[in-house]
Amino acid sequence: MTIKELAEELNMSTTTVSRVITGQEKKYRISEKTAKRVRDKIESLKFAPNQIARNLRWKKTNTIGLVIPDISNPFFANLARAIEEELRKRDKMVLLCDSKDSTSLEVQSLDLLMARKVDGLLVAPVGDHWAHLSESVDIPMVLIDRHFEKDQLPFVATDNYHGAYEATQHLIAKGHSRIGCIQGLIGTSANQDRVRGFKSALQDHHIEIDESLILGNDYSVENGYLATNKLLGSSTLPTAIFALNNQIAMGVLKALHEVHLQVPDNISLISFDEQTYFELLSPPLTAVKQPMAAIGRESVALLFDLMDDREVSSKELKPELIIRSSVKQLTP
Amino acid sequence: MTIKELAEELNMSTTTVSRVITGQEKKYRISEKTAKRVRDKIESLKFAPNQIARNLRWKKTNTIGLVIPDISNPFFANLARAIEEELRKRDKMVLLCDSKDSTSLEVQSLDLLMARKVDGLLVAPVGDHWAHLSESVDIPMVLIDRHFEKDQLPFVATDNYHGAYEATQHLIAKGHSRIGCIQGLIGTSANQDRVRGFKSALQDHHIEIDESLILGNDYSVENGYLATNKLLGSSTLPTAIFALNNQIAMGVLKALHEVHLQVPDNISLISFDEQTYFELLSPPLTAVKQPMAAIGRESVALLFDLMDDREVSSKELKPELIIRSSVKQLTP
DNA sequence: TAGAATTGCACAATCGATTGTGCAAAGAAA
DNA sequence: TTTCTTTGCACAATCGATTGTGCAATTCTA
Repeated sequence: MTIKELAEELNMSTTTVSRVITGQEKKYRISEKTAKRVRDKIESLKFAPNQIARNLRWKKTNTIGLVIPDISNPFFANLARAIEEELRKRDKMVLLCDSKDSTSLEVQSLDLLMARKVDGLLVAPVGDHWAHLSESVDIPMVLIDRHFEKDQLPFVATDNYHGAYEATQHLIAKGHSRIGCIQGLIGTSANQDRVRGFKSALQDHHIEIDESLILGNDYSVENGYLATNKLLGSSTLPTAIFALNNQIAMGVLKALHEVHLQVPDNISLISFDEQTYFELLSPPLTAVKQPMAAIGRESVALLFDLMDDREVSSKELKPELIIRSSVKQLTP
Repeated sequence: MTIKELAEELNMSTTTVSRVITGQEKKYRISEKTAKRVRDKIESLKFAPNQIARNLRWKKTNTIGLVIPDISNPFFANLARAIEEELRKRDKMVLLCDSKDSTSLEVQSLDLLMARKVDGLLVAPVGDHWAHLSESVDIPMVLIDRHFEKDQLPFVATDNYHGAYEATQHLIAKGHSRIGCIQGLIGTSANQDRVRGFKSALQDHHIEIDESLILGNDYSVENGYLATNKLLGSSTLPTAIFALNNQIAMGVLKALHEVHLQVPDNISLISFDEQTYFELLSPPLTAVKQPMAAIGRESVALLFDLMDDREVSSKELKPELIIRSSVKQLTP
């Protein structure tokens, strides 16, 4: 069913029908009688105008491209949910691309989305490469979770520095000073900021930084597992481990289980990223909770500012430390 | 940049340019020299044809609508990942809608997707209502996870009956006969089949079915929590609980933790749905693992059969019982 | 009642591609 | 040289909407 067929059935021009559909009947002096006839017909035939044709005519698709490194990672799944919800409120739909942690897939995704004329892009970049982001993207884009100092690309992220700082401070307050830090992808802003927060907290409490306790190179279970094993093999065991994301925390737990080390009795653990199941673990895990809903809301808001040519400034949102019982109070 | 501008720069017609782009140069006898000039120009200008215009002309968008009840549920997140991967292989993109477990949002999503002329739909229906699915959807659609007997809508799902049967059999083999079963949304095929599998296993082993042990009404953490409390309040405690999905299992664990009941010493637990973190729990949880990748692959394959007017038949895929240590061997 | 103003709607161009068809120019055959 | 093929490309319609403009018919003004 097209607007043309509809117009034929009603014995009027497509122009008139279109103007009623777009609510311009007054502007173009369509009589109320005619307008009602059109509306009734639309109702009874359940007619909906072809969006493709509108998109072409309006040069606007009401579609936003969302590029994410791994939708099966609960962190990104929650993010996607928050974003989808926020966009739907504003009558936009989401074209989803999973870049599978591959820069080439990310590049490809961006090209595909731009060819489809999405109105804007929300991208959680894969890695520490960003040339393609600033060079080939010529539509409004907001980065999520990660950003790049050298560029002026607008972003929304958790305040990773303070999140890590607080978590570390919590460990220190509980008497820990020999803390293993298992990091994610080196070179990404999120990771760098977390490591910086970790180090700053130590320094501010006059604890010497032992670089050999900072290891890992990837936001994966595997990395958490391997790095933990390395830590466990070192001469002086750390009394606590700070896992820089949820997947790493998983790997840590796996490694600890294998050698029957108990949290927190034998070693304390704290994780960046909160997951629902953390409270079901034995013991429930203390974690830095990222404000997912706020990230979704703010990134969409920023994108709209960009699309409407308003001033924008990147945002860092405060995380929250969820204290449970995976950190032991050490007696001096 | 449009094809028209490109043609002007090259001093030829848009027709010629278009035919080179679509690879029809031989069919329409474009000389190799001309074709090369076009290709070089496209290369140097990084030109990509406007997909919206193509979609309109071709009446085909190479886009599939994916409607899911909750993308933040790891089950659906994994499903989405598998589907996205499979569709990308076939040069299709995904328009994602989260129906937030609401039938009205599901209906709205379907309408929006159809107005956008997606080539097909992949839907994990919200509830036990399906009239809108068969009535208002007039494009190829495959149901995932749930289906409706009365309709002939093609679907791909786990063989829930056998999954539940095996899980129950496992419990029985371990000496359990008083088993609590906490179900999800009553009236949905997945739930019905799981309950049927549960009951059949009991019957086949000559264990009387106690309907008071089958409770719950929702695939939520909350439901698992409340139902467990109800079970714990009953006169004769069950020796095991079968949670009919991962969220329910979470609720069960939460409730058990609260009253300091240990799994499996005080009570055994088995869950439908496998989650990565299950192996990190104490004890690691025995679970029925749904073949996510296969579901993604098969549902996409089915959808393509449908789109290409081939014969289709719904599929039920075998799940796998992952035996860990949340089920205690009872001594008679 | 003639002229002006208003009302009500349709014509045709446009968005950016694709494609059936037609028509010169070049080459081959006679 | 003339006629017939073949080669190489462009014209114009089309997909399904939206929209600037124009033009009757009606109503109002004087």
